[in-house]
Amino acid sequence: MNQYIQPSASTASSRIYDTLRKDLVNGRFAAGEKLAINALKEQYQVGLSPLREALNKLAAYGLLLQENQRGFRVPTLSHRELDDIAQTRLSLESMAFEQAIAHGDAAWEAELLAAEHRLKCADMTLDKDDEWERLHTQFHRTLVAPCGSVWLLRFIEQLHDQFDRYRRLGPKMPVIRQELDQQHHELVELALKRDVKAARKLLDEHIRKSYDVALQRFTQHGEGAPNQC
Amino acid sequence: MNQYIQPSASTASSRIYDTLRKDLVNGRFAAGEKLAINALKEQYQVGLSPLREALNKLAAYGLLLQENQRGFRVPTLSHRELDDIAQTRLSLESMAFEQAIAHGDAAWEAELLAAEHRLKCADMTLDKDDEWERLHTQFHRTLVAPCGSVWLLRFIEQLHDQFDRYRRLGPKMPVIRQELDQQHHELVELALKRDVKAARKLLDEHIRKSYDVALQRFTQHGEGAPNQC
DNA sequence: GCCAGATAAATAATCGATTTTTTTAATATA
DNA sequence: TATATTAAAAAAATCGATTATTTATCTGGC
Repeated sequence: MNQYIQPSASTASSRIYDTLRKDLVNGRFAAGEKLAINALKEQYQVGLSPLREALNKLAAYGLLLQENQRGFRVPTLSHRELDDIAQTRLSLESMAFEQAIAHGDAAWEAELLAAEHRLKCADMTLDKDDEWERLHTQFHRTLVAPCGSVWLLRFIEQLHDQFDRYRRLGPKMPVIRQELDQQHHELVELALKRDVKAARKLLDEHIRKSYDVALQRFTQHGEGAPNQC
Repeated sequence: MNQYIQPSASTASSRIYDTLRKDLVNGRFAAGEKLAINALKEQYQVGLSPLREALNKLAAYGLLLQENQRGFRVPTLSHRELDDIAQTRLSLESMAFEQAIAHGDAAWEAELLAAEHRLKCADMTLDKDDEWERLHTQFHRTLVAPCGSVWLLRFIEQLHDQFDRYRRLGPKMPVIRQELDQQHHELVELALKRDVKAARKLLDEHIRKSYDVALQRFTQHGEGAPNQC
């Protein structure tokens, strides 16, 4: 009777996967930390089997490291890896954006404007940070969505998660957020104008600026608390 | 006492993962096929828990599709997806090769020559196809190894597996293999000469030629048997 | 004959307990 | 004191059985 088809009726395994993925990206666990499976079982109130299945998936996805017979640990953070992630993200996202501008139709243009607007609105209400992050991710996803390559999109999503492990380390900075928001707006404008060259250049700048923020947070992070655990 | 440290002492889960990954890439299962977990359990003589953990990892890796409450299935093959895989592979591998040529040292040069030689030798002994495939993968891995990006390497490996699902569909063709082998040799030469532009161009051609082979096999595949199962 | 709903069989997901391996602690030895 | 050996504890991996969900089959009403 329900006219809405559930895309994939959730299971305990898929739920804990989603939760852990979010928590890992948000730095809920300390970098390098060994995960105590029994503790997780208690904390998240979930059985061992679905938990282990989720951990296995997260390891394959790159948000955990798995070592046979000695469980799972959170990957460490490093300047070098941040550079790698940012550089690779730059290459792939820039490539995808170019294709998206070439292929995106009117529906895409509408989606872009909507995504940008939603993000801007969320920015005003400062209290809902989670929501802003969600919309921010969604905005960047929309930018490259019609690039035509399922695999490119998949990799970009993965890199975003990795990047955000660094970017979300510190406290929120409204000033920088405003600058980035301005760029979001300009990115949409250039995309609508189909100005590939300028759009790529701006996306490049945008990612570099985000990189600066992420690097700063990572650098300061070591001196402060080990993690917000 | 043992002077060789085991990199990660195998578990039932990791073993069945490796086996299934290989079998999936080799087309042991029909595209689109629904996996009967109980049957797999018997076939591979493995428990349910390690099996499910492996399937979860393979789904996260992209060699299986997971739908909640209805298990796992082998992704279908399509012309469109092959195009995507080949194109993305071209972009990423070309990028990585350029970086590898820029950063690769003398040890890399030696490894390249060794990998090429091993592959050529395996080519003579026609019976050991598995071994050739292993060395071929290894050769391409070596080509891009010193590119400096862990993530790029990871994605390239993933794309290779996806590409090989198509390339390994049909019977082996010694004639084309010889052509590709010739290109392997030239790729090494150009890499040693640090001729970035020519090297990229040749890698481009190489992947395109492989793509032609893969496409041909995919096209013929539908008309023949459903799969070598 | 064909469809809706109920029932049965098959399959997926999960639980609880057991086995195996690693890590920690304790003890003995040089 | 440092190192090696053994024993105990903890943790990871796996098993066997149970529960929940889907898929296939059957039945009666139209």
